[in-house]
Amino acid sequence: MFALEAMPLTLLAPRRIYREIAEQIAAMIASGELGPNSRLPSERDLAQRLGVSRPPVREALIALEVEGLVDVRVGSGVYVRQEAASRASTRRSRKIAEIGPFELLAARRMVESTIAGLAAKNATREQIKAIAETVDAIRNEDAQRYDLRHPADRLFHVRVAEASGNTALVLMTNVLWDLRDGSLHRRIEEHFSTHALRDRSNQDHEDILNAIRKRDSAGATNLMRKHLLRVERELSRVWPAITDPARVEAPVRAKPAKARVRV
Amino acid sequence: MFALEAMPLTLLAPRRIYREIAEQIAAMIASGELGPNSRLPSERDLAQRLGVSRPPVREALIALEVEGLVDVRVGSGVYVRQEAASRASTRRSRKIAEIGPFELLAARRMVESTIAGLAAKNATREQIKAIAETVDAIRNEDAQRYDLRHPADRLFHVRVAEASGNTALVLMTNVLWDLRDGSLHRRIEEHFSTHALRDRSNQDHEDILNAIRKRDSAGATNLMRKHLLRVERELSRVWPAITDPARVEAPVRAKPAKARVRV
DNA sequence: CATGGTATATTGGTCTTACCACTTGCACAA
DNA sequence: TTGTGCAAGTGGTAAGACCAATATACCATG
Repeated sequence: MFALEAMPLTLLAPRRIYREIAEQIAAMIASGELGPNSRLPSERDLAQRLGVSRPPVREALIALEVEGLVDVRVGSGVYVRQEAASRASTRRSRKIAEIGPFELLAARRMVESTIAGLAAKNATREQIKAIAETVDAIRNEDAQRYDLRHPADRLFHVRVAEASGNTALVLMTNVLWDLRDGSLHRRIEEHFSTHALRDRSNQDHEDILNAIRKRDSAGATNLMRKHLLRVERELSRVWPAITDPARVEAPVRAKPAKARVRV
Repeated sequence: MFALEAMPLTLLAPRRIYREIAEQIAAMIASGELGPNSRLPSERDLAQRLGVSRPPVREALIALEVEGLVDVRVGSGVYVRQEAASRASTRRSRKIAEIGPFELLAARRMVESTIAGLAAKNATREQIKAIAETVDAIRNEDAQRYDLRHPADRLFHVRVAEASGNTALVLMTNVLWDLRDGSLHRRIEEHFSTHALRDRSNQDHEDILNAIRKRDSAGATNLMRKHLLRVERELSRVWPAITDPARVEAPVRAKPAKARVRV
């Protein structure tokens, strides 16, 4: 018998044809079978060859279109986008489940500390005010209902990035925070919400805000780094099983990209 | 009469219903009208209310599903994902057209230089070899056919990120390079491919590779920064109209996020 | 009363057929 | 040779039907 917790159950999702089709086509693009600018067979053809009807094929193509892999031209056909092959690489590395919490925190520390320093240089009055708003929001929140997934937490970091004045850095911050939505990350953070940590974190936020107010770029950088280091330490204390502190900077070996280059 | 070049034509794309529907729903999610975990009306309802048939509605929902905004549960309904509201923010900041080339280069300089330093610490032999492969690929390429959008250029930077050992940083690099696909960026780079710059860039790549080989973290960081600074300078030389060199660090004011926080 | 099976309405998934609007290429006419 | 216009092919949408999974209430059983 298994203990309830340990029972090796894997939740099964009903197969959806459009995903399978999209996977197949994406694989062909990644492998180079479908080169840039090449035209896919017509929807009717694909449907017939795959043994399905048109709607699932259309849905697959729309999914690929949203991911930026193909370009649908009405009346003409569906074409592989120029950069599709390299984007397939992005598609792979986005597999959220494979990005661990420590990797994520390390990446955030490196990226967001730089951003904070830039924000101290470039923040406008309005932007500083917007940041302060998020600090107050957490401070005044009912302590009972609070958890670490408070929207204002993310918003603080996003607004700091906005204060850097660089839209690409805002995007970086948003993408990093999107990674936190993986089921693994969420389960971890359930065991990771303490009042002490909350207060400490928001104190960090306030310190960073003050450094930005004083135009203290180096200070903002360091405070952001310390803030995230504290979170990393706290997390490794609560969840030490998998973590090896020495590897926090570089926890997991990434697999080499599979794309080939003519050499 | 207009000269052909100056004629104020705006290329029109055929309206596609599924996009409009997706936009509407995404807006409602972003504004909070559709809270987390709330259930959308059934496809049949939506179709009727919007005055369209089911297929476009389904396509819109699939688009939102791919973007991670909603969760489709077969037999039950379509639900707004927990983190959908904040992801809508990512959706906005991804509007490629609004991210300028100088912003992008500045962001890459800050992020990728840090990554290069980490790669010098953590790269495995195989990873170093994989990086060297991309350098050779460009060096041996037929000079005529070369342009700055060579796949190996991106691959070099991606593999450096992989050598950092942090998957999240690989993702960052990929996302940054995906931004280069915007039509604006592509048009710029058409006027931006010179042999001198190509050779110089690949020389930079080789220098960075050597620094990584020597485990010279600070050196790799600096070389990557200089590499991208050179590109920025070159670009501002070729396309000085819009650029103000003093603002390279912080070129454009980002608009504040629209999400509201209770204060 | 608690448990587990069952019937049914609802929902998303897929199929089929048809028609429309647009693009493309080619034949044909000027 | 040049330009016009037609026709085939393509993606976009509509309508209706059926299938499969879900949710709920109800019922049989212990």
